[in-house]
Amino acid sequence: MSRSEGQAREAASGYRKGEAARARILEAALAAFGAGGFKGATTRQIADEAGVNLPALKYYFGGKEGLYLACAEEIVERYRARMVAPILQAQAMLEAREAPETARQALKIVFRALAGQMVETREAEAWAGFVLREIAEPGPAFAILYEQVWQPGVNIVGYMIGLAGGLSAGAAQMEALLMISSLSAFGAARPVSLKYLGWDDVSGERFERVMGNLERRIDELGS
Amino acid sequence: MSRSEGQAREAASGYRKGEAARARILEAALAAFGAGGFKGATTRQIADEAGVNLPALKYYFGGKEGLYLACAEEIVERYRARMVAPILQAQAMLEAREAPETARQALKIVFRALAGQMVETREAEAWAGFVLREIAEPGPAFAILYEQVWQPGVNIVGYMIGLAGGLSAGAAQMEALLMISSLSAFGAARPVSLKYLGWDDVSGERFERVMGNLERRIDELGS
DNA sequence: GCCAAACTGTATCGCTTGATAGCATTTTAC
DNA sequence: GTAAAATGCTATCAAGCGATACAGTTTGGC
Repeated sequence: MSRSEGQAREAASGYRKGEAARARILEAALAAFGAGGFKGATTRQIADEAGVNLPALKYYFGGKEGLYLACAEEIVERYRARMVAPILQAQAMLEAREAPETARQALKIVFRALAGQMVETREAEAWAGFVLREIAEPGPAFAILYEQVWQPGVNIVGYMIGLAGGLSAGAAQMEALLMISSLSAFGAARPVSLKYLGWDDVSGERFERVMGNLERRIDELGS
Repeated sequence: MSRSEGQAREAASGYRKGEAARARILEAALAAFGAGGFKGATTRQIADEAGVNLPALKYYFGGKEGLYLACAEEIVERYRARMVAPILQAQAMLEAREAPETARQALKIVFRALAGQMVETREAEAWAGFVLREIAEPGPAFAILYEQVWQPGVNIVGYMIGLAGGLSAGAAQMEALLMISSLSAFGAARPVSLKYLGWDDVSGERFERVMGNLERRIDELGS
C-alpha cells in the first residue's frame, strides 16, 4: 500500500486533477445503479461510461460497494441541497402563524419542492431507481437513505398535515406516507404514467397539472 | 434435440408429474426475481429453492428469460383472479345507478381489492418488487404488465373518479394515477413505511387504518 | 530539476454465472 | 411387459464478473 487508501480524500489541498474523474465516476454510477440495481450494474460499464479504466473505481472508492455507498451519500446531498430552502421557508411561515391555512400553504411549498426533485429533473430517473430499489430490498445504503431522506421528509409532512386540521396524529402520519408515495407515479413508475398519459416528459405546464391535483388534495385536508 | 422443446407444454394430457416441479420453480422464481431483479436472481438459487436441479429450468421454461416472462404471466393471472369479482361488482353497481355516490361506493370496493392485492398478502412483497422493477426500467415483461394490469386498472379507476364528480376527464386520470401509486407506500416501499410506523405487518386492524385514509379521500372526491 | 505523491493503464487471477451435453431414471401408452 | 416419451442428475464449458498486482505517467512542492 504505497499509495493512499483513496477512501477519505476530501480536504486534499492540491492534486485537483482527480476530482473531475471522481465526479464522472459518481455520475455514471448513479445512472447505472439507478437503472440496474447493485448487481445489475457492472464496474466495467461504469468505468467505460465515465471514461476511466477499471482500477480507477478501486482507487477512488475502494470497490463496487464503496461506490454504491458514495452514491447514496450523493443522493442525500442533492436532496438536501434542493429541500433545505423550501423547508426553512415553510417552518418560518408556521412559526409566524400556526393556522390551518398557513399549514396548507407551507405544505404546498414543501410538496412543490419534493415533486420537483422526484419528477422534474432528468437525473431524477436514476435517483428514483436507486432509492426505490434500496427501499424495496434494504441493503447497505438503506439506513443512510431512511434516516437522512425518508424519515425527516415524512415527519415534516405529517406534522404539517396535522396542523392543517381534521386528522388525528396517527392519521396525519398515514396521510403523509400515502401522499408522498403518490409521487412515485412520476418517480419510479414514470415510464408507465408517461405512456398512459401520452406524455414524453413532465415539463412546465404538465408539471403544473400534477401539482394542481396535489394542491387540491392539500386544500381538501381542511374539510 | 431428442426431447421436446419444453416450451409450450400446456395441453399435455398425461405426464402430470412435472407440473408440481414447474409450479415450485415458478414460485421460487417469483420470490427471487421480486427480491433481486432479473440480474440479481441466479438460476442456481432458484433451482435450489425449488428443490430441483439446474437443467430443470431450461427443461420447463427454456432458460432464464423464459422463466422471467412466465413469472410476468403468472402475476397477471393472480391479479386477474383477485380483481375480476370486485370489478364486476363495481360495474354492476354503476350500470344500475350512475350517481356520484354510487361511483364512490364502487371505488371503495375496487380499491379495497387493489390494496388487498398490493398490501395484505405476503406474496405481495415479491409481486410488488417484480412489477416495480419492470416498470422502472422497462424490459421484456413491460408490455405484458402494462397492458394486462396497469392500463386497465388506471382506466377503470379513472372512469369511476370521473363519475364521482368534480373533476374533468384529464384530472380524473391524473387522480387515478396518483391514488393507485400511493398504494406503493405499502407495496414497494413497505419496509420503509413499516419501520416508520413501527409495524411488523399490515394485518386486519392496520389494513383498516390504511383503507380508512383511502376511503376518506374517495369521499372527498365529491366536494 | 527532482523527488514523492497522485493518478492512469495493462494484464491477469479466481470466481460465479447461464447454458448444455450426455446419461440415468421414472412415467405413460399399448 | 416393453418401448418410447418425459423427467431428473452430474459434469463441464465459455463468458463475464470484481478485484488487484504491477508498471507507467502526470502533478505539485521544494
